Amino acid sequence: NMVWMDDVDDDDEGEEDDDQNGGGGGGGNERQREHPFIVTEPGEVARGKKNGLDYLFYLYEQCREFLIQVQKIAKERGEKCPTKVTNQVFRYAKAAGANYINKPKMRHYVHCYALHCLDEAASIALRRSFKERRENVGAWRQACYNPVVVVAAAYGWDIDAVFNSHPRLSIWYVPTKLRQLCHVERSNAAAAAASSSVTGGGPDHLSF
Amino acid sequence: NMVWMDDVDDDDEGEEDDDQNGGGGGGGNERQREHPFIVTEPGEVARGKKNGLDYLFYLYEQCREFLIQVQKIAKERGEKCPTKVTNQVFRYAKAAGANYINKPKMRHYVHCYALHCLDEAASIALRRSFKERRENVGAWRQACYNPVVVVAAAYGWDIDAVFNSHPRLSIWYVPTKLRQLCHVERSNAAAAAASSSVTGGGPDHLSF
DNA sequence: CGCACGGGCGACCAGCGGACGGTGAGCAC
DNA sequence: GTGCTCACCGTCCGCTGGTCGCCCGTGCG
Repeated sequence: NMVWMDDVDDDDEGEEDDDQNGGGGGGGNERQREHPFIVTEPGEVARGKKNGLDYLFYLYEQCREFLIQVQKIAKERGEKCPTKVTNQVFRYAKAAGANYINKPKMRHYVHCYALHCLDEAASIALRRSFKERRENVGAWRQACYNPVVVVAAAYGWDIDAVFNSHPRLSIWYVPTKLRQLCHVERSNAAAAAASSSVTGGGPDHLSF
Repeated sequence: NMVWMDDVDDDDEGEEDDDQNGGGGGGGNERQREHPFIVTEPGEVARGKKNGLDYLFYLYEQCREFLIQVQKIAKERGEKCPTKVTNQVFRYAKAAGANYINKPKMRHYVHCYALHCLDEAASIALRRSFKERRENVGAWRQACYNPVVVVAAAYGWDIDAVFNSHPRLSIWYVPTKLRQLCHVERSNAAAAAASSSVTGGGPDHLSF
């Protein structure tokens, strides 16, 4: 389970040393950008200079552990105790050496992690499907929105309640786009219910 | 119960019209600063150009109602729903005509309101005592800290838990000074417990 | 009336949550 | 080697929560 950690640290180095970083002191000893993600099935090791989705989700677990550390320190000091992954937590992660964790990345994929938490079977099916079709990560990421909205429907489209219902998810801010999608879907459902009730509430035939 | 509202609106006016506001358009038709608070007992009407503490606490109830309005609107629109009295709520209150509500004032007296919520008997006793001694509002306000810390002791000095335990109090941010006082008191209690356990844990005699 | 007191609240600040798109890594050919 | 695709994350922005102290309302002598 810790294999991804190794993948992060013990990678190759020094491919292009002759073209960049002219002048000044030493540097370029750390990887400057993480390998891009590719769509992988659970347990699958990413081929080439890529990272798999297991590694992506593992990053969310690491952030949770950093949050727990920050909370412990805050309580000891009698300071405000964060309940969510805040800037402070990202700063702490960086200071702890996890410089491969950053806010824009983690926020970008929150709804994908949400699906992973809320409906693992659906998450796995989606990963397999998009891997087979050789879709890129951006397409998979987009496709993660709707299954989460479907889960939210069972909570009256209250996406905050959905996030709060799951202990590993509740520490993440609800992404704006996901919130908006739930709102639109709730409005659509309300409109459909209203138009069907006008016709008497029976089986929904077309009515204008 | 709504008498204080009247007191806010139908007050006198135009005492000093000749000295200020030279030049420019009309104005000076609203009271520009609220009358200062004085220490009063429950039910007591403040004499002179002063406001009593019942009115202060009523302001906290009004803020709660404004928060509930803001929450309702946010849920209808599918936007983030605040759980605390935020800048947005103060803005809403001002737009709704309650221009006598402002953030610095409400934050200033939160711990006084906390005592009023958590231990009404102690709050009343303190008001009576400070009124008799003709103490000013600043002195009464300072004196409100310790009784709240005493309440917090029963929660292991977890002041956030104290605030969250009370529905009308939980919508207010814990003031920094109150949090610090609870932290100091917890440290003192822990130190006292440690030094007494060194001597065997019996009745606490002086030990150096 | 004029002065001294004291507190109301305008206005400021560091840092927040949130967003975007330019580099530049990466792979296919 | 070459080109071109695409996503990582540096960096920005409107505000937030939190605070301070100036200004002036107020009561007293």
